Parts: sequence; C-alpha cells; structure tokens
Amino acid sequence: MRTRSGDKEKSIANAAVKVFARDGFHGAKITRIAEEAGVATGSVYLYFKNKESILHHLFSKLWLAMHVSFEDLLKRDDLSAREKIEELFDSIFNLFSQNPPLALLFVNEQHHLLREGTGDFMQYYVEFLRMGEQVVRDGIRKGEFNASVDPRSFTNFVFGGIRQLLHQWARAPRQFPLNTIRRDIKEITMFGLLPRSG
Amino acid sequence: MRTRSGDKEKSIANAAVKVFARDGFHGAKITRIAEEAGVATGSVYLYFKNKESILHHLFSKLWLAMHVSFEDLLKRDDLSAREKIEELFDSIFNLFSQNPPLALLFVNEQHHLLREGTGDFMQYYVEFLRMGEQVVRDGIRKGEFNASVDPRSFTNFVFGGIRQLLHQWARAPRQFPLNTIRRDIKEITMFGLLPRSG
DNA sequence: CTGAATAATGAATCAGAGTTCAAATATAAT
DNA sequence: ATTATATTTGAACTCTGATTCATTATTCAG
Repeated sequence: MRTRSGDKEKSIANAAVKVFARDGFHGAKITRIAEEAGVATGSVYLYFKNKESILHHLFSKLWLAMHVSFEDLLKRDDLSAREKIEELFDSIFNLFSQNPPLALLFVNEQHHLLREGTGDFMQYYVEFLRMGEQVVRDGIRKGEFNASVDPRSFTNFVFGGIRQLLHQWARAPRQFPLNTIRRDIKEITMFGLLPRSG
Repeated sequence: MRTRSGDKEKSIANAAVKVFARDGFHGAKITRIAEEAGVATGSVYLYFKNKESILHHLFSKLWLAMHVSFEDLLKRDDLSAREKIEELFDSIFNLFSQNPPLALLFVNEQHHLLREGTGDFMQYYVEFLRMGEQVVRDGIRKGEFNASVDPRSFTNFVFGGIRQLLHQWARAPRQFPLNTIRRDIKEITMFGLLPRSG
C-alpha cells in the first residue's frame, strides 16, 4: 500500500485559481498549474479529469458557498428588507475578501460555463438571481422599497455592478478598498443619484 | 492588375462578430469565420494579421464609436446633469440595439484585451470611465446629484450593471426587451431602492 | 489579345499544449 | 526485510487549429 500524501487536490485547486486568474482559462497551462501546486504535470490528472473539470470544480465550490449563505439569509425574519439586501451584498464580498485571484476568476471566466449551460453551478446561478428578486419583491410588497423598481432588472443590474467593482478591487486593492466599495454600493442602490428629498 | 472585389474586410469582420459571439474567442475557428464570410481560409490573412488582430479591430471600432458619442454628449450644455447621464446610458444601448452578437462580444471577450493592456481601445476605455465620473462630479457640484455618491464607484457600478443587462438582452431579447431595460436602469440609478420621500 | 500584376484559394505545415502511460517511488502489511 | 499495492512522475504522444505558401483565377493596361 501507499497512502496519498498531503492534500494535493487542494494544492492543485488553489494553484489553479492563481493561474487561471493571472493567465485566463485558455492562457493557463496545466504544467504551470502543476508547478505552482508543487506536483508533477501528470498528477493533476489523478485528481481532475481534465482542465475544464478543474474550472467546474472551482465554480461549483464558489456557487455552493454563495448559495448557502443566501439561503441562510433568506430564512431570517429579524431583518428589514433593506437590511437583508445589504447583508446579501456583504455576503458576496465576504466570499472574496481574502482572495483577490478568486474574484478575478469569478468575474472573468464565468462565461465559459454559461456557454455550455451544464453543471450544478448553473442551477445555483439561476436560483441566486431568483433569490435576489424575491427579496426585492418582498420589500416592495411590504412598502419598504420603491415599487417602480423592477426586481429582475434590479437584481441583474446590481449583480453586474458588483462584478465590475470586484474586478477593479481585485486588480488594484489599494485604489479600490473593499470597505469603500461596500459603502458606495449601498449608497447608490438605496438612494440613487438624485438628492434625497428633491 | 486586379482590384479587390466586394468588401471582404467587412464580411470577415461581421462574420467574426457572429462566430466570436457564439463560440467565444478561443472556441472560434478561423476556418469557420472564413466560411461564414464566404471567403477562403487563407483570405482572412490578407485582411488581418492574425486571429487576435480581428478581435482588436472589432473592439477598436466599438470603443471609438462609444468615445465619439460620449465626447459629443459631454460638450452639450443644454442638458441637465440627469439628462446627460441618461443620454449616456442610451448612447451605449444604441450602439448594440441592432446587433445582439456584438453585445455578447463586448460583454464576454473584453477581458482578453484588458489582460494585455495594449491597444487604442484601452485608452478609450479608461477615458470612457473618466468621462462618466466627470458628469457625475459636475452634477454633484451643481447640486443636481446626491453628494454622498462616489463618482468613480458609481461609474464602475453602472458600467457593470449595464453590461449584465446587455448580456441578458442579447441572450434572450424577448425576455429582456431593450426598452424595458433602458427604463429600469434609469429608475434604479436615479431613485434607488428606497421609496422617494422616506 | 496578351501578359503582368495582384487577389484569392485551400491543402499542407507546424507549433503548442492537453493528455497519456510506462517506469520509478513511497508506503503499509507480513 | 520483502513484497504487494497504490501513488507519483514527466517525457513522449497526439490532436487540434492557426498560419503559410505554391498554385490558380481574375482584372486591367497596352
């Protein structure tokens, strides 16, 4: 016998995040990922079926985590609609705050997966958007939100906006501090561009 | 002598938009682009240096058009800050409204170009964001906009939001009609999620 | 009509990177 | 220690698709 030493799967996954983020999925070379992970090229194929399945694995993990924290938040009834939305924003940022390359991966390589339309994360992604919509809809019904806002458009718009700001942060954390971004997004989405009691 | 027949460069460029949009830059095959354009594979290389230069060409054209309409708008002094912002939004949508594949290209393949950081469009892109900031800043100075909004964060946020909604529209124009999106974005950015005189 | 000169073709070339696998190595049981 | 079994290695293999270029077709000048 011989037992698998260390946690090669995690090493490879972490290395892949870095390399995918830096070089993009297609620019990334398996040999480079292996090198970064401290294993031989062939070892990558003991833990993953192929290059694409590494990407799948990473996105599955990411969307699952997102899904879990969203579900937890939706259940809570101690929060106002506004608080709930703001917590949703924060929970996204929390996923990435310690890992800029993961944010770059998330922002830049998502479209590979949408193109095929398969995989668990696809389901999570759709449900994720639906959950956002639901919170907005509830807020409107309870009179806490502006009824002229379309929940679906709002959710998509905000999701896109968050991605763009995450991207800027990941490329230059000093120029775009995450806490500033968190604050700015809340101000923009809650109050909009026009002065408050105009 | 022999003169170049037809408008092969345009055919190739248009074909490339379609194929890049459908298959992604890396998934797109030169032979497929040639076929779609009705020319031989080798002919592509008479009009473009290589595959990447086709993408460059398309993005240059796109960003130049964007830049031109933005500059025109910035010059106008007959518009309020709010009108100016809303015109900026519309001018983006106008660029794509007749061409969903172009929108997909714009949304999905931009990151290839950001990665290298070269090319004219890079300059346009940076200036584009600066122009957006400027309009917001002016609006705040003139008291027409909410002074708590950070102009840079706002511009990035909105740019990302527009991209996401453009993407949804391009994938399913029936489910996301462009006119609805235009209206929704204005409502969201101007008034925000909270009721108007809360 | 004839022949330069250029445009267009598409099969052949070639490079690069994902994947495989025979050999080497490490571990655990006896 | 020895052996059996599983893990790891990395050079070699393969396949795909971008790019090239010898050949063919077309146009225009004289």
